[in-house]
Amino acid sequence: MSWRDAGAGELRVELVGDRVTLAGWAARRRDHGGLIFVDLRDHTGIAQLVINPERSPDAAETAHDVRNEFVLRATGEVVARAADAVNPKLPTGEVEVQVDELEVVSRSTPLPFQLDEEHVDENLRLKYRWLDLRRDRMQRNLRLSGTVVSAIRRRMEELGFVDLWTPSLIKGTPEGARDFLVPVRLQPGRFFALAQSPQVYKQLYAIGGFDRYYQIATAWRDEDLRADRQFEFRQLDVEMAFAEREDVLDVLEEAVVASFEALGREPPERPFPRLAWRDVVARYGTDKPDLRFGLEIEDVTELTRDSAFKVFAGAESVRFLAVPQAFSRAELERLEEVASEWGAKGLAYLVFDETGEVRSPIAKFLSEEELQAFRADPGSTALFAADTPTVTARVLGGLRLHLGRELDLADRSRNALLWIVDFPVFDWNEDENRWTFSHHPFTGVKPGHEDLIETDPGAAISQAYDLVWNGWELGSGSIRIHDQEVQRRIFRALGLSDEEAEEKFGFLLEALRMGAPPHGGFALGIERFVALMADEPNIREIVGFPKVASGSDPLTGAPTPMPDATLAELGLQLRPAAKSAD
RNA sequence: GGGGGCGUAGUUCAGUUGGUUAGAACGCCGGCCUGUCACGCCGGAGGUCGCGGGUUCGAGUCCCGUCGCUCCCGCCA
Repeated sequence: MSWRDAGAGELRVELVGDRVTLAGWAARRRDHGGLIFVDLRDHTGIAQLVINPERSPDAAETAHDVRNEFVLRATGEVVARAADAVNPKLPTGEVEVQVDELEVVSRSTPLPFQLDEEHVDENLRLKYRWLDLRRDRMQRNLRLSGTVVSAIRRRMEELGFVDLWTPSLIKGTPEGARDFLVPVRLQPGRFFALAQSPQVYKQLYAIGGFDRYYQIATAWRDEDLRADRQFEFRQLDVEMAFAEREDVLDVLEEAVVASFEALGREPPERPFPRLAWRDVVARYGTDKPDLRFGLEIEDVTELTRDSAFKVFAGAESVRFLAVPQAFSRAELERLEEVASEWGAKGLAYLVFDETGEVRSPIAKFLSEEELQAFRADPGSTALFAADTPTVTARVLGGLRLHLGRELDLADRSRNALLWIVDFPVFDWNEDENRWTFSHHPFTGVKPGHEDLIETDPGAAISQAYDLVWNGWELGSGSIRIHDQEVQRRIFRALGLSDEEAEEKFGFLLEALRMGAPPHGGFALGIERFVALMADEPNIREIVGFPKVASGSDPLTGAPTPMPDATLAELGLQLRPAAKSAD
């Protein structure tokens, strides 16, 4: 005999007269002394059980002891409710089950939080995640996640991609994100790293003749956690041989569109816009702009070169945001704080009030020509940053994001998906006074830009690209270097000697010498993608058992210390003795 | 590593200018109740105000420290 023959939420008038067995959780009990009502819940919904002592005295006795979250199994007849007893709030509200047999399958202690309570502390939810998972929100999010992953897999396979596995235990590299290290008993004192990405292996698959590889791969990074970052996460990992940039972007757009379709949603229009990195940073102050609102940054460096306002005249870059609101003094002070958080030394402004009059401590220094250029719409404010180009972009980008949220500028009905292309190959690292890679060291150089690697590294454009959705970086990829000589030159430019490059990546350089086809790929963060699909602000809401910001798991208490004997076997130093002697 | 926010019954919260025995709702326990659906009614239990120190006649409230959680910056090829 099966545990149940219908979902609680599936009961409809068509089933009236049928005898059914339901099993699920007691969401609520309403005990009238004689008659007892129990709301029985499973993931399909809620059905009302009616237990009448005249119909079944045994069931009534059992029902008296039922408490929230007891697991019940009930058998009875589906009946239509009287017209005045219909509950329009429930999809099953026109019917109910007159119970003949009621069984308590499993009891529950009183709960640490009520499942129908909306604002429960997240740490408590995570500690008792098995309860939290029973709630609508988690059921909806995790099922949506499953639907998206399955739609992506289906479309990738339709497109001829082969699902291939790559190792999790790999060679550690000090570059990039911090590795999670795994000690090895057979080789005490030595470590594997958990893969930050299948990057090198998927390139080797391409070199090995698999021209269409994909995987929903887990990646590990030992960096601080955030709303959009966990220690471990999944990515749709793709690599294609004999492919150009547009081939890769096309496949990713297919996967994204398939996800929208699987959820019955209107997919974003293809092709997604391609915007050049340099333009995006100039207009939005970030390489992951939220394009659901405008508020673009404007550059007036040329105009203010000879300004009587010394701060403008002396700055390498002068940019401003024209905000459609005349801010008060208090609001401007708050904005100045935000600007300083992003690295501004101050915040110059011009407030144009409703009558068109200018309110600003710097207006008296500005020429008529300058004031005209700053677009004096009545009821608006121009916010200025004057500094290096990097700082003015960052400050105004930060202010733009802040104002977008504060003034609720984003059009929520829009899905702003876009590609950022033409990234630079290198970033200048101020602290270490050297060039670092802006994507990763295997990223291809734009054809014709190879010689810039040595002559003008900062001007070299790469073949990297990012996918951005509503201000979230969903993932990135590139056409790779398939010429070992170019790869060597890149390593040199990064300050890696040939010997060091050989030691760290010799296997890859050697592979590139033995018939490497041109290839490229992409990695799309599954959790970020699903969180956006589910309209959740935090990827923990779409992960079954996430870690919290401090890096621990509230459910199990991990990470935990290990016994000294275990550590010794791994060739690890014993933990320092507790400081009780101090 | 740095900055902001939060911490009071099981839960979600309130708590005045520092002032009697720290409250409410939900949950929990006992009782009544045959058409409720956030059922209702009567009664009850439940608190190291995160922890430590200080100021004060008196601290949930003010000050210092500390711990936990969280958001952001750094970091995340």
